[in-house]
Amino acid sequence: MRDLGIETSGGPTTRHVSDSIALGPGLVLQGARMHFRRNEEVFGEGEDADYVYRVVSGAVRTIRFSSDGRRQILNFYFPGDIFGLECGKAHSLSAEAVVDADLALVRRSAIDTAAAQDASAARALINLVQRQLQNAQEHALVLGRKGAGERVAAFLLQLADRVTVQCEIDLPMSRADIADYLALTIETVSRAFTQMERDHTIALPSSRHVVVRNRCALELLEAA
Amino acid sequence: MRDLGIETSGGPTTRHVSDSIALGPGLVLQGARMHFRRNEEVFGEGEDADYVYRVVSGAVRTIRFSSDGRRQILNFYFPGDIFGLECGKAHSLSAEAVVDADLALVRRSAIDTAAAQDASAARALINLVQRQLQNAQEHALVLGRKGAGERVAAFLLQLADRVTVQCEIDLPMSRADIADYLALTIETVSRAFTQMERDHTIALPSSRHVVVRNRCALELLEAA
DNA sequence: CGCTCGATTGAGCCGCGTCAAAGTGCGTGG
DNA sequence: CCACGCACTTTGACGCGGCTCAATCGAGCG
Repeated sequence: MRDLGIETSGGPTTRHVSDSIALGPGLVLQGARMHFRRNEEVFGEGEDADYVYRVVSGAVRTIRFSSDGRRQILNFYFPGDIFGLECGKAHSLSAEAVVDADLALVRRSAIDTAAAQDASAARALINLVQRQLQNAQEHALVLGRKGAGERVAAFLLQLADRVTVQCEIDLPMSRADIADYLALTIETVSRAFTQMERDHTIALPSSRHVVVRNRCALELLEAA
Repeated sequence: MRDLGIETSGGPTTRHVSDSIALGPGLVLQGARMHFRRNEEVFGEGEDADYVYRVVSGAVRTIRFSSDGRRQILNFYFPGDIFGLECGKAHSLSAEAVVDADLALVRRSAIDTAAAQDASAARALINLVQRQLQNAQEHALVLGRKGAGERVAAFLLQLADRVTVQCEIDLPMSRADIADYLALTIETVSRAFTQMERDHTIALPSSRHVVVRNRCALELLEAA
């Protein structure tokens, strides 16, 4: 990751605006804010996990690479989401900005001391990690037990619940990102979208803009 | 789950031997010990998550069912492992004994108060959940990015590191369990074993007993 | 206008699932 | 002690879903 204490001479992407991360009700930590460009790395696998991040705007993906070099996207993070909490000293995965993104960040040491002093902070931290765990398990279920169409349907429903007004979804990520998240190929993802459009389940005004026409059909498709 | 305060008239499987769970260095909580028979349910999805468990002997699997009814095994737990920590009030998955198993258990409320009073306990709890998270992410990577042979190889290596003397593995679980863990079918798992035997990578004195003949070949196979 | 990158579409192939049939080990009861 | 039955495993034949390879399309941009 880029040094935090040093203003990079290359550009105005780094700003040291004071910002905060809410760990739980009543617990807010001070931190800095930084801007990342599309596809810029936030931190890399193996680097020291010195910071925890909250998405202010934009979107972030976390990645791990398989031993044969293929990448698996583990999760997408949207405004309000927190990521970067890890158990070891080093990150076990890397994170990149999907699109231009503003992130608020606080030192991990600050979080640790807060958790040590305030029981409710510790509680909030545990809940945070536990929710991520549940998330990862749900994802494993999808990867293990669902076909291509069902995976894409599940993905769209997940986004519809998190990002938008239930009906119009602006995809910040490319087909390649979706494919690497769902463990499919871009071609298969594309075909799934086309098929849903044919069935009038969704509309695709543009490739990054999805309109959910028939949510029930999507939910039916997800169950499959 | 069976009531803890009531001796089931059916059999001698429940014993209220006092036992303990070590959450971290220097923090040990008192609890009871219980015995579960092969395939017996420890707790079910949706039930109240009132206890946390540590495997004393035997093995446990955690399960989730896909909407179409197919099961996905999320993890296996062996002696020393802790499971049952969840974020909500209710369990989001179920747990069953793979073989006859002794479990130590403590009330969740006891853990919560311990974490609230002792910072190092809270720290240990967070680490525990974070390790599980890393585990689940690794599993997602395997399900998403590896073929049948690679999955089985990864599974065997994982067991070799955890359960045995690096060379002889006693499988407590059936082919069906392995298949549901790796998101394959029993036939495919069986074929993978047979293939490894043909390649002299492993030996199979019996279907539940694996001898690793060539660990390097296994590691090579895992990477694929 | 043409270049480039991402998305779509099509044809063919391959790995794994499905279905079916033996084969094996173990406990139970005669 | 042997015979039987049952649950689990192995093996084979076949089909299908998703991957591969390749061509085309479309949008943003210089």
